[in-house]
Amino acid sequence: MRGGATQPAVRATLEDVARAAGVSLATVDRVVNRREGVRAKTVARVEAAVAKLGYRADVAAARLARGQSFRFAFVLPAGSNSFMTNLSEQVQRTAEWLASQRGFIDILHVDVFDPDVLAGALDGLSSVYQGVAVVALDHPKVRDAIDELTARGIAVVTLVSDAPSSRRLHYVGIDNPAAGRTAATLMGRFLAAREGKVAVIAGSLSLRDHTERQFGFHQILSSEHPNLTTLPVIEGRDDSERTRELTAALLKRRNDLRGIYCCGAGNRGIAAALEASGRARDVIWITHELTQHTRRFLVRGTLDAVINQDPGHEARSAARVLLAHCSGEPISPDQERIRIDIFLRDNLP
Amino acid sequence: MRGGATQPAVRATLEDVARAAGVSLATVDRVVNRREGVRAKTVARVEAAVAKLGYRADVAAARLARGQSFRFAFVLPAGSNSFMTNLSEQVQRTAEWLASQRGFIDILHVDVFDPDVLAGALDGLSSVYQGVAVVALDHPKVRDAIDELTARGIAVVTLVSDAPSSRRLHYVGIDNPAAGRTAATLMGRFLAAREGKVAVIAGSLSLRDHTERQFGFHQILSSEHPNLTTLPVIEGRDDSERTRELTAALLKRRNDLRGIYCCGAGNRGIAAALEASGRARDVIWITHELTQHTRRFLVRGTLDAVINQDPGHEARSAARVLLAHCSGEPISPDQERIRIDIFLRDNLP
DNA sequence: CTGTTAGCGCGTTCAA
DNA sequence: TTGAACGCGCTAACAG
Repeated sequence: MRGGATQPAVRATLEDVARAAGVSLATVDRVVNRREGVRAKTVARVEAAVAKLGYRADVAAARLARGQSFRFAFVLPAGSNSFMTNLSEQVQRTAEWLASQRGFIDILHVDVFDPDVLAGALDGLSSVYQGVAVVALDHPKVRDAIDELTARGIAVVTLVSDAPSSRRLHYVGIDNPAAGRTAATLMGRFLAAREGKVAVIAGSLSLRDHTERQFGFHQILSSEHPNLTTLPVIEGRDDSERTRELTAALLKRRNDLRGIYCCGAGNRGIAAALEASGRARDVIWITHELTQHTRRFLVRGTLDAVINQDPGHEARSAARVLLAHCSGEPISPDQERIRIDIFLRDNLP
Repeated sequence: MRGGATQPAVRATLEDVARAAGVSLATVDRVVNRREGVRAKTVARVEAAVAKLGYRADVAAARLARGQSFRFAFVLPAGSNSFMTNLSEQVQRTAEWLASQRGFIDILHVDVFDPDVLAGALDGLSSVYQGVAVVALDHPKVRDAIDELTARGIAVVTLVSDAPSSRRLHYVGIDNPAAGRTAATLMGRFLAAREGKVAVIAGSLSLRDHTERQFGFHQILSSEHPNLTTLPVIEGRDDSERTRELTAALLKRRNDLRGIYCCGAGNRGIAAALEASGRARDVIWITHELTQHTRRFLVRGTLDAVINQDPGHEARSAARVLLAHCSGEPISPDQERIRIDIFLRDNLP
């Protein structure tokens, strides 16, 4: 048995360092927090003591003493699909966690699909907020609103949907082209050598994430699975009924349809159409976001794979990034990278 | 725009509640922490004030006042494979995070594959530890050692590898049969209708997790993909060179080999044998754990899919569970469930 | 049964 | 350039 580095049972305090260095609390504090007004010689003495005792600041006590607290706004879509409802719940849970770190979250529900409304909401945001997380829209007005917030000194992170050309601090969400490529690889491999058509259903091609997914999907499918060709993209507007009709028509029209990739919402419509057609087990269907619905379709065998982003991770990551930024702490990007999850019936959480 | 529930900018303190209820700090403290010795009527008054002000305790300040700190031991395998090295690093990072919560982690490296050594290490653990996380072995001696720790009042969580019959508090790791089923589904679908043999390579069948994975794999493959039959399990002892030899022999012997499922380590050996045989792109290879090596094989196309458990999540989850248990806080099991990740070349993090 | 008081580790005046 | 002293929100010992 090899013992690891045993840490001291209880951490050294500022006072321990002060005693070891033969100076006062305040002096150690100045050195530790890199403030002016200490002789170089004293600095050296204190730093030596810090190193010797392995002193590490107690951030909780520091925040307590500073009386520091944070207030963030989360701007989320109003009355939307299952994924967004989940996201909302996860933000709520994150808020409870954050409260124990002296951080407070207000949730604002707005129609994020209307650039004017979204930009207006951002413009109207009070300056009590030190940070904002927003499900963005890649539109000039929204970009300007984000830049304006940034100019006012409010940190902005985009959540799930990015506005890359804006001056947001950080994007919390998946790499959408990569998600599309992942879907394509699964589609191509599940269909193996079979020949035929693959349909792509998006909510709207004016949504950046849908376009990016579709782009990644096409890229891999055309280059690596030439036996499969994609049909023109169908826009279901994330509406189940409309998507059902379009899918039903498609199934009727094309006997050579082998697969469906849905890069938006409206999954209940696809399931209904597939099951009504009797080709549910034959046509490979891959979609995004694990919800109560897609989980059911997966278990039932109608749906073959789900590409997922974890709304809980996303909510917590957004909060952590804002908190770290406001406390002047560094953020480690690879720690905050949102994974592209793949769920089959067998690895459902 | 619909506004969400706006929280007060700054939280109510114990003192605010005391003032509102017309009692002293100590009384509020007693009520809030459910201690004895307060008249029912007073309790009610205080609780009303708590509710009215939306009071929530500042856990950081509480811990500070309590002078409470925690000390945990993490017992990990000595000098082992890439996955275990990653796990070790992640435990180290978790230790740094925990230090800011007044928690301290000592890492002990022992030969966890020898039940006597592992049990001895657990038996010898000092009582300064309030909790232990251990990569366990499902063996009577180890189980007894865990039960003994539990009897001494030390909380034990098993990490990555469980000892289900013991009295451990919690298991932090993936559902291994489900992981095996996931691998089988991928194998079956990637091979589609092709007929042939699939090899299963385990480290050792006396390792519970390897057996469970292999069980899940067989279960799905035999029931859902009758075109594929599995060969007798090969035990590579998680050793690359031995695994390479066995794999090379297998490839030479069987022209009808279509897939390899490796439910243990030794991946470098499999890659070498596959690439030397010239059948790397033809034989579907699925394995466990994303490491620097498996990542490379995936990108190169030799490896087709990786079933992964995130060592960072596992390390943090173990720490959170121990911390919560020692602070008397509840743990939410679904929050702590470790996901079965699937990685293809396209969704590598 | 209830209130008073002295810290926990740190940041921040204000004095020296 | 340095130090002493107070307070952040809470707990715990002691007093009433």
